[in-house]
Amino acid sequence: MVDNRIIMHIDMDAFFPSVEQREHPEWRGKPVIVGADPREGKGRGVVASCSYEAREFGVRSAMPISEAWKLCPQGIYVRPNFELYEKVSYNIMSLIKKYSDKFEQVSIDEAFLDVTNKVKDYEEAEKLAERIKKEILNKEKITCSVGIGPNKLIAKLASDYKKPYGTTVVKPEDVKLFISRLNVRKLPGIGPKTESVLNKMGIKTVDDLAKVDVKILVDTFGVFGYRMHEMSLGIDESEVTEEYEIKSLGREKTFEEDIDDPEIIFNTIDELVDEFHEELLALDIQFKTISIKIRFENFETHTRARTFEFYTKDKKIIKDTAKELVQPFLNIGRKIRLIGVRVSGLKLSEKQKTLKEIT
DNA sequence: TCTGGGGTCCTAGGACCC
DNA sequence: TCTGGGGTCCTAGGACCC
Repeated sequence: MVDNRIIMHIDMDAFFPSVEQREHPEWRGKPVIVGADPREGKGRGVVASCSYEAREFGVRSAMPISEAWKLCPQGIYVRPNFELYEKVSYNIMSLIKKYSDKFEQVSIDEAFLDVTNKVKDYEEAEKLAERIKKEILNKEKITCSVGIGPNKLIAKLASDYKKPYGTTVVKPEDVKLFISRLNVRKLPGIGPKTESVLNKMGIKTVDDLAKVDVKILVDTFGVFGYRMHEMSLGIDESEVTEEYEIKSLGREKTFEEDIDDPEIIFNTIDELVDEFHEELLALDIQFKTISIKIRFENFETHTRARTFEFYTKDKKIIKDTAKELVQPFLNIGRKIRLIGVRVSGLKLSEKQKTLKEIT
């Protein structure tokens, strides 16, 4: 088992609202909620992220915006400005990268660093973490929390342990104790559904999980059961690596009100395709599969796909195929909530293969 | 409470090939 | 007469992550 590495996970604190508060000093210290338009409580959509001040009112990420409005009507509600967040993210990632050649960006606001060859022990790693936190705060005015451990799993769980602006160090000898007390829901890949199944099996904490026979987990969850068992013991051999290849690209839209007019559907498909086709060209990507997604007013969701025998980047093929695929769902007396278009089966140009695209 | 938008990965069944 | 087996590709649905 390789637990002689020292891995760091750096996670921005309430990233979107923090950027907004940085740009609007008058919003500092106030509940800022980034997400859909609340429309006086009648809005559709969810909270993307909210400031710590908003969390005091019970507002949480992924909560319906209408519920957030009920809890915190005096909040400052802002539509996400991804271009801005991506710019700030780029600057922060550039700062972090300098500290190790083994760097991996996992999302717009978090990254791993393998600092095994950069520090001699965990004490030095902790000092390095403080340096990185201060540099990000000084240069970009954003706070982050850091977790340090012998692998990516422990580092990630540790960065989440003390927030905001916390640092949590979990040495190899402390891994068992640290992880065993956590709720299973904290483990990556265990969401609400899996948690509920585990709870029904009498498994609530990681310690409970560690005591279950792997066979039972594999029988219940397939290969993921095996991974669950490994995680329960704090094992994660995966490397910190920047290698990444984009697998699909698309857009989707939820209508402000459910509709049944095919004309609106077709126009929306055109708009969605126009948007991401630009990206496709900029990235020099070809595709051979086109899929559509449609969601009815009762949230019932369907997908349809078609794969060609050739790769192309043709915009008209996407639009025509998407409209054909969507046709059977129209004029059947059902209202539509969402429509989406996506391309996959990608062929990337050589230069693109090593570049990481994070949205 | 009434569920965004960008993605990834997994599963299961069917087609097809050798 | 009672139905091979392995591999790959495709489709559709679903869970999950940030």
